[in-house]
Amino acid sequence: MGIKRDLPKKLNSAEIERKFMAQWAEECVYQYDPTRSREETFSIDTPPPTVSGSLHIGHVFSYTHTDLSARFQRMQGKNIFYPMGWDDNGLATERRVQNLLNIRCDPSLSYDPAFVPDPKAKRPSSVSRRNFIELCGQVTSEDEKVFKELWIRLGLSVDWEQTYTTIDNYCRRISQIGFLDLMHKGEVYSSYAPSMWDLDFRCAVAQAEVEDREIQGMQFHLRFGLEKGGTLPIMTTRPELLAACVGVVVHPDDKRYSHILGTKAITPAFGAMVPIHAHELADPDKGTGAVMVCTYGDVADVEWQKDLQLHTRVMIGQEGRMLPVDWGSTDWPSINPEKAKHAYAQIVGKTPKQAKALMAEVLADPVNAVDGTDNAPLEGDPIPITQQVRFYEKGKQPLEMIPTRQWFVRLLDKKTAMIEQGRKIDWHPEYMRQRYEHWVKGLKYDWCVSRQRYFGVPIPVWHKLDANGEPIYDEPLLPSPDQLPIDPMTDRPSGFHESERDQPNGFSGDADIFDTWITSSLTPQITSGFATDETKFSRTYPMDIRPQAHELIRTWAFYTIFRAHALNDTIPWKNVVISGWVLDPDRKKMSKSKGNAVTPMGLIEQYGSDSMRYWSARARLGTDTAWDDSIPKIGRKLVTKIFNAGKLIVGRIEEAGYPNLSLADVTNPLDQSFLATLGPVITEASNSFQNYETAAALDSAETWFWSHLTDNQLELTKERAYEKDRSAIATWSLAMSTILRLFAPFLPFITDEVWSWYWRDNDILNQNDRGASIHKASWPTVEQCFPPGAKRDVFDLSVDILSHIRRVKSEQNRSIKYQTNLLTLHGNPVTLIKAKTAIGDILAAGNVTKAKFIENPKDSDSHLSIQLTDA
RNA sequence: GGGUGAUUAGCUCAGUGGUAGAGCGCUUCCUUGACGCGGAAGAGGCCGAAAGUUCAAUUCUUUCAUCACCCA
Repeated sequence: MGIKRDLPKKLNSAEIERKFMAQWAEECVYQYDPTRSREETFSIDTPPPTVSGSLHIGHVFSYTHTDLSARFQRMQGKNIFYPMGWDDNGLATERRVQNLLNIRCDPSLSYDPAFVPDPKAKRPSSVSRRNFIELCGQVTSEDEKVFKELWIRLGLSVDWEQTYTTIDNYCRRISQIGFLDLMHKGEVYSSYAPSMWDLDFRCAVAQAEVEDREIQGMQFHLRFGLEKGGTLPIMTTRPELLAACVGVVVHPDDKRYSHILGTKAITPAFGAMVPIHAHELADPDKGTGAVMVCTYGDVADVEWQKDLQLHTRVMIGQEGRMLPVDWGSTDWPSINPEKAKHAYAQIVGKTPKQAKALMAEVLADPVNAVDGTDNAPLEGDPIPITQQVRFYEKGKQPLEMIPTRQWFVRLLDKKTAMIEQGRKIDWHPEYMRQRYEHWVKGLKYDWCVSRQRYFGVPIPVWHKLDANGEPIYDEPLLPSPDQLPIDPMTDRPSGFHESERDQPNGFSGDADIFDTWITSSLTPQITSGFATDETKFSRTYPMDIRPQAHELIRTWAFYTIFRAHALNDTIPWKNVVISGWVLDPDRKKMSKSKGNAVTPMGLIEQYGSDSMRYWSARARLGTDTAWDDSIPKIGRKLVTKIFNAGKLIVGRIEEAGYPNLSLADVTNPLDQSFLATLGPVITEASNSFQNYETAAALDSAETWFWSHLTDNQLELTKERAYEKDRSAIATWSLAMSTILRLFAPFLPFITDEVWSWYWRDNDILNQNDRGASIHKASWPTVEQCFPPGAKRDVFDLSVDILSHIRRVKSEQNRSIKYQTNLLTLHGNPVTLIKAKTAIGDILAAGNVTKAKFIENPKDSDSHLSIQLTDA
């Protein structure tokens, strides 16, 4: 019958946090039980954080939201499957490792087992692909520790037996199995086609990774020639692509140009004869209405080239430099090859940006005119404009459309199915579903899944080579499932010998790796044991919730829904719970580069984990929240108050020494009436939690705790409690046991601490909960703490009278302790009877000596006239 | 340009078809037998604008304005 004596004078949050971090791990409080059925299990598709990214308070925020639901469901008796993964592969890690260790990957080098990075060297060291991957692995495993430390300190009730990293062998295997499944179903193809290409990373990107940015550009007014003579005005922002011009397009209804349709235009400087076509996509109101088509400037160029069967003249290489070309040859025709060569010599080998400036000079020279005049092909000065340009989200220069060979997964034929799948899932908040559908409807490309990078899951494919050593792309060689995971650059296909690698008639490994979303879109399958543990899979999948932030709807949520549909013909989870972002106090997006990002560990030290969780819990689902330290301060006040109320209550229980108190001991009418106010709070908190409205659940518990328990009931019945009144003490114990449970998901540390002082060994609400952490205890029910037939009227009346006494004393600038002589109550007999049942407590709490009751039968039930006098 | 959300007390935000709530801040007061990281009392808002539905609108509908985000 453990009751803690000598309770600490002051609250020390950090000490309590350290104690329970260790104790929960030791007692396996959060362990998943693999023997329990699907119905009894609540499974969570936890976001694997990018460990190479920096920790910020957004992490605290969204991961706490998940933990709140996990803890509520656990107390509801559910078996919680709450895994944690680390997202370590991909470009973010590569960049971090390159900068941190001062290295660059050069796949042509061979492995050096003795390599040691030198972060301070003047120039980055070049390392082999294998060295590079090893070093990425080392750095990420260090990064993971920092994240894990924060999660534990924050009190996330993760089962740390259930962890994975997106680059580990297990994930590589699932990822490759998933891809081969798509391949066998005919959902994968490779093609050589213009695709979005980032020049800095020298890598293809997918639509989901692209963002539009507004940039300052220049519009150039060019004078093209016409084969029949005359000038064709063309406006362009990209004169550097003029050499790649393969046609001119105008709108079919544009009367200005109808007479030249079907004839040819001549490009200035290069003298290429290009056809003039009509096409709906040409906007007559933009520029001069006539557009030059270059291969490839943007998506419209790709479309025009295809629709109008134009030539292709590719001038930007994968390195982002202007390729050498042969003017006067069949592919690069010119009416004046010498002049073209001279002009092109200015820009060959340059970047697009350099080439733009150089072409402006070339075109300002009248010698390059092709319209039979002596006017410079560049008419006037370029006009500054703002334009929307597409960037890779992590990139620094605009994307180019460059023809490369890439792997694609078919998406465009599945839009309807994807929307249907999305409608089988409950979205919280509901309106986020529209973001999803909007994205699906707007898809324009299949999913480009190959990346020309190193640290990721290899594409498990080899290519046969023909007699000339050229890959035969139509006949990929695939591994069998039991071989997985493989790296085609070091493993070989069955039927081939290693000596045949990269030899004519031999084979070659596909050098690319997957888009990280190929792996991340399988997190439900990865954690639930798909293809490896059928029993676990059947007991955890489809999962109950996917928590995530709203910016990932178009990537993580979308791809995951797609993969579950393709792979398992199911939805991946029943609920998507969307968190907003944390903004800085000026409501700007936090970012490291802006210097307004706030790191979490210092705040936890300052306010305590529970208070930071309180701040997170107060946010509305899906809504961005500005960081405001007044909220964790309120949380800290609440934590302190729970600590102090706990001390008062446990102190009185200990003093009274009654064993085995129960609801039946609550016999006093005021106590019964007070407990009647608790039922609606339990109901409201439960309902709110079921709907993932944690803020509302917290609010109802918090309001009751302050306004009913501490401000009033404890004050009204303190005197009786000091006199060891059994009913008063049983009521306090019941109230505290219940409210600690309601707070437990939000404030796991302080609630378990106070719980351990008494209820852990002596709980009054449910004896089955004795002997363990509050986080293994049951969620309270109304019946457990509701005295049969109780009504809240006596309590409400008592609070009204006490408030009046407080108001009068306050107006007289007197302490509540000031002893007043007489309290006079006028009311109807029914009301007065209620008041009489609690009058002893009221007088004691209000420091009034005696009460007088005057019956006014005409008064309504609710009316009570109160007077306080010294006489 | 398309979409979504927001607009309520000085600030941050709840909320409801029946003429408004919390916390912080502010004012006044109270000292500590749980708590000064405390307690009590109080001031403070024609609930963004206009129109409509209704006996009744801050709450429902429409339009507009401003802000934020997502997508082109």
